[in-house]
Formats: sequence, C-alpha cells, structure tokens
Amino acid sequence: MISPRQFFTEKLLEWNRETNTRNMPWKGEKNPYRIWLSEIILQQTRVEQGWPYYERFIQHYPTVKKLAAAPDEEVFRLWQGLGYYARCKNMLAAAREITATYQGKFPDQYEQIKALKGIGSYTAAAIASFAFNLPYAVLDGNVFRVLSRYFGIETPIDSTAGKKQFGTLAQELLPQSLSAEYNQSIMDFGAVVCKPQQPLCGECVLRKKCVALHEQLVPHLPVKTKKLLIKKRYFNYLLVHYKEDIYIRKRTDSDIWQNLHEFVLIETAGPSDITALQSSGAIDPILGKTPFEIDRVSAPFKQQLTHQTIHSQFISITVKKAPAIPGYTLVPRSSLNNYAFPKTITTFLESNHLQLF
DNA sequence: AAGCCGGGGGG
DNA sequence: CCCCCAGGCTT
Repeated sequence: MISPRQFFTEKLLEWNRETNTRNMPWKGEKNPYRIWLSEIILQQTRVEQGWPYYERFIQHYPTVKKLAAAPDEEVFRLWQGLGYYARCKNMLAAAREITATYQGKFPDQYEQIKALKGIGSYTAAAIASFAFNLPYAVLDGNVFRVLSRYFGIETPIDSTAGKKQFGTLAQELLPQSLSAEYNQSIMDFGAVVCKPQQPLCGECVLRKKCVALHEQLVPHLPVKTKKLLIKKRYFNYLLVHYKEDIYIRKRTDSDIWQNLHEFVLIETAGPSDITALQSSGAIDPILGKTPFEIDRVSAPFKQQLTHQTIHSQFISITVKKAPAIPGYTLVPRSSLNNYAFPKTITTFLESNHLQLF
C-alpha cells in the first residue's frame, strides 16, 4: 500500500509532466539572475501582473551588473505601479552586493543567497532549487494551501507553529534529486487546480487521498487567524505651480510609498477642502504669507491598500513668488515623468493630461 | 509575535 | 465588500 506522502509526490510530478500547461517566461530558466528577478517581482504579486514588469527589467538590465549600475530613480520608475516598493530598494541593494562581493556572479549557496537583501526563506529556496537544483523546498501561499488541504492540517499558516510545521513537512516531501521540478509542480498545482476559490477537486489527481476533500474541509483550509484593520486616511495634495515648475518631494518617513514622490501633502483626519485647510491654518506653514490663486480642485480619488483606504484630493494653485517649502523642491513640470509616483498620483496625472506617460 | 508594506483581480 | 497573490522586513 502506497503511503499518502509517496502518493502525493508521485501524482504531483506526474500531473506536472502530463497535464500542466502553465506557461511563464522564466519557467525552466537556469540563469540565477533572471530567476531572482522574477521571484522578487512575484512576491505577493500575481504572475499576470508581474509578467510585463519582468520583461521590461530584463530588457533594460540583461545582467545583474547592469542593474547594479543603474540610477536609483530610473529603477524605481520602472518599478512604478507594482507596489511594495521596499522590494525595489532591496533588489538594488542585492544587485550591488552581488556585483561588489561576488564580482557579478550570483552566489550558489543557500546561506549566501538568503543573506541578500529582500531574499527570505521562500525566495532563497526558489533560487537554490531552480538555478542550482539544491534540495530546498519552497513554502509559499500555494504550498501552504495544497499541503493544508491534502493532509488536513488545521494549524494556522500565519502562526509561528504553522510555519514550522508546514516547513518541515514540505522539506520532508521534497524529492532531493528533483527539487526544481517538484517545487515548480506544487506551485503550479496550487495555482491551477488547488486554487483558493473554487478549486478543481472533481479533476484533481490527489482526490483519492485528500483529507480536506473527504472531510469537507476544503473551503475552510488553509486556516488563517489574523484579520487586518483598515484605516481611512485623507490626503490633500497641493499642486503648487510656479511658472513652469511644481513642488515635489520624495517620501522618506516610515510610512507607505517610501522612495516614491508626491506633491505638497496636507493630511487631515477627515474629508477637507481648500477653505477648511486655510481657516484651520494648515496652509500657513507651507506657503507662509505667499499669495496664491486657486486654479481648480479635482474630484476625490480613492485607493485601496492592504491596511489603508486613501482618499485623495488634488488642489491646483499658482504662486507668483516661489516660497521655500520645507522638504520640497521645485522641478519643471516637464520632468515629472523622470520620477516614480504612487498609483493614485499617476492616475490623477493621466486623468488630467498633465503629463504624458 | 504582530504589524506593515501596494496594487490588481475575482467572487 | 471580502480575500488572495511565487513574502520579507521592522518593531
């Protein structure tokens, strides 16, 4: 009698060889730089969303040395719209580390790989297995889901105990000599068959021994405990125009959108308008006594982030003298496309044809 | 251990 | 409206 574990591994590999038709540009890739790039881009990101970014990065930076030598702003600009911008910062740091310490040759040992910025246990295992066929099992959202259902494991995957339990199990299941193929198989299987919603249990090659299916636990697995609280925030953006220039700054606070740019921001506790901003004294610290003219006020914009709902309004004003606004710099409006902005700002810019993108 | 970091797609 | 996505870092 074949064990559930052996059944699992064999059926998964068989499914991959005979049925799996999922196609990605980096699939079967052996170049560690390309694998790494794809893995960074795909962290918490759908394949369909990351795909065009991957193509663009490979076009611009065919080698890790090229990426390491690129100006920060150019790289952030290329990353614009993808989200989780710390990934971009860490990616640049890692590229420069690889260039400086390893002479541009990607490290081929797990510990060295994992020590690079932005590379955690998942990404290290992915690179180690795909590029170097080292025996490290990947543990991502797909693997958590497939394992929790097939083995009927109800330990929360967002707990320390869960991560340890699933990590150990995943490593035990890994066929040592087939790590690349197996890792690819289980992730594709999770994405194509054992999906979060409406999984294809009717045609699943594991159904005979799937605990969740037999115990009708499929919709309840995997278990997650933490629920997130969503805050509302209100951003009033002043587009302060002086001749052909406009004020912007780079966001550096420990907050969202680090390393991206923005216009003059006045954050308020609730919805506001230019009159309220003036009478509350919020304008004074920014413009001082500089007279200004209100050109127009945008419709409200809304953007949903993981932990926050951002309500934005853009107020366009003109000054005849250029005040010194602390933290902000005056740049030509025509140069805005050299800077990376958060989605809500690019959406605004595009909607107003203020900028060609 | 818990919280935070984007944006998009689907139910 | 909710959840999830080839997760990792900070506190």
